[in-house]
Amino acid sequence: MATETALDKVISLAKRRGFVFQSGEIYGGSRSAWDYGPLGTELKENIKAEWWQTFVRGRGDMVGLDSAIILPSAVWEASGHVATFTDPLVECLQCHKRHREDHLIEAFEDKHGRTPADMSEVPCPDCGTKGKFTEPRAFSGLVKSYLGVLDDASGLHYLRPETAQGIFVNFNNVVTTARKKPPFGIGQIGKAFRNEITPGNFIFRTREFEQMEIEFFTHPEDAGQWFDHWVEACYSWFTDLGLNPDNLRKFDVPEEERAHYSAGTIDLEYRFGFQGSEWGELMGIANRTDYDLGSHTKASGAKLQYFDQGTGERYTPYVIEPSFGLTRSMMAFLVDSYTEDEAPNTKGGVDVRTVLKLHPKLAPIKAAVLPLSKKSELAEPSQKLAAELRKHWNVDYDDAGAIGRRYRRQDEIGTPFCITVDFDTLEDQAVTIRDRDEMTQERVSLDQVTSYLATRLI
RNA sequence: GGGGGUGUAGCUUAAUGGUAAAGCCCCAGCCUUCCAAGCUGGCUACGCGGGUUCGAUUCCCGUCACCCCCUCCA
Repeated sequence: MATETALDKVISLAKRRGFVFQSGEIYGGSRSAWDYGPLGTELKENIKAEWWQTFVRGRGDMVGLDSAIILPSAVWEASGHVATFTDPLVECLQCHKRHREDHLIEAFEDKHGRTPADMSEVPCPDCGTKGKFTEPRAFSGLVKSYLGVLDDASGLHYLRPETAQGIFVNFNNVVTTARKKPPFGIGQIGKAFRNEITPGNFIFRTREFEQMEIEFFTHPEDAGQWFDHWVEACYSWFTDLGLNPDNLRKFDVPEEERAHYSAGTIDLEYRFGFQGSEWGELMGIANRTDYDLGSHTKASGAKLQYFDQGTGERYTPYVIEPSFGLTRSMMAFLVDSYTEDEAPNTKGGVDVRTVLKLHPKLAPIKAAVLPLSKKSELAEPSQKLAAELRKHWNVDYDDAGAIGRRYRRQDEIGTPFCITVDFDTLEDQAVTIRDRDEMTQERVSLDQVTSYLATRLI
């Protein structure tokens, strides 16, 4: 229950302070997507930058890619998405529950050992009523668009439901131009689109979302060890950025629940505290085998294979795919860092203090410059300091209201350091730097502020 | 798409068949030498469209949005 309340508070804070806005709010809003406000944009960009550094630039066996959202329809036919993302659904006229028609038929076959003559024989699994179903309707998970000026089927295209396929179809291009040989991987960050039947849970499930994906190509014999490597690397990425391991777990996805391409999947789940199921999927690491390169090779005729000069072996690499939900990760970092503690007030008591204990690398604002008074003799050195710090970081400047209130405002959005310029500054050329988590203060010479922050914002 | 619920300011609430109040937040000014202080002032709302009515935020109908459940998934 406590985490559930925390989730509500985080959502409220995110809207109130400009992390996330409802998309199209002035027209009533849409839950298909969300807009990211000034602080949310910074946080999201920081997460992307950390990911890119850790998994792409920071590794010799990885390169980056930015492929198109709109690809030829043939890509999605070859990948299996057109077939498997389209499910015929029927609705029971009695209890109005919806079911996949093929699942109902399979269940009937399992029970009776024969195929039903027609749907009139098939009972509803919920209410038991036989044969009272609507006509099957196709529910496609793919978002469609029509390209070209003729608004007809000849222009039908799909927005990508995952960034992965853009990587697979560029396999040969990257191998040749980046001169990479397995084991190596390609990373990509970008938007993807899926027609979720029911979007919801804030930014957790949306129709437009952002992924950070890696397709790691390896010799089939080494796929298992690379799979294990990536599970650990992904887990560590989250915990290194401060995510509480108690709220992060690995879930071995059973075969019947895996995606059509997967021979093995481990999901990393975070304890969001949703109603119903507490845990929500942050990302998945899947062994896609040679499914994708094989499918595209067959469909396109291009040989998406690797020829090993040393052994003389030609093979289709296996793919280990760590696929992160960027917006889900952002939500997890927000929920995980949300803290309430106590802070003294001027009346001699204590108040509840809201703090986002975000890792300094993720914090949207790294430091705030707070002149103790609005008087011009303090404003001038304060502005100068802020301008200097902005050469390196996103820095806020706030001279409105009592100093305690300004500290709270920064705590609430996770700013690691507040720098107070007071009247002594004019004499000793030093400022007070306050730590977000400990609320301790330290006097630091003006010419040392940049290096002070630099050693702590890592 | 079906079932259930909810719509008054950024948030939490109030009142009313005669166009709406308060607290918090926010903004401006005063004050203020380090943890949401005080004083003065200010911005901001009846989701939308019809109907009934002299008059609708209130009653009725429709619609839209959001929440929960069914389903899907990063």
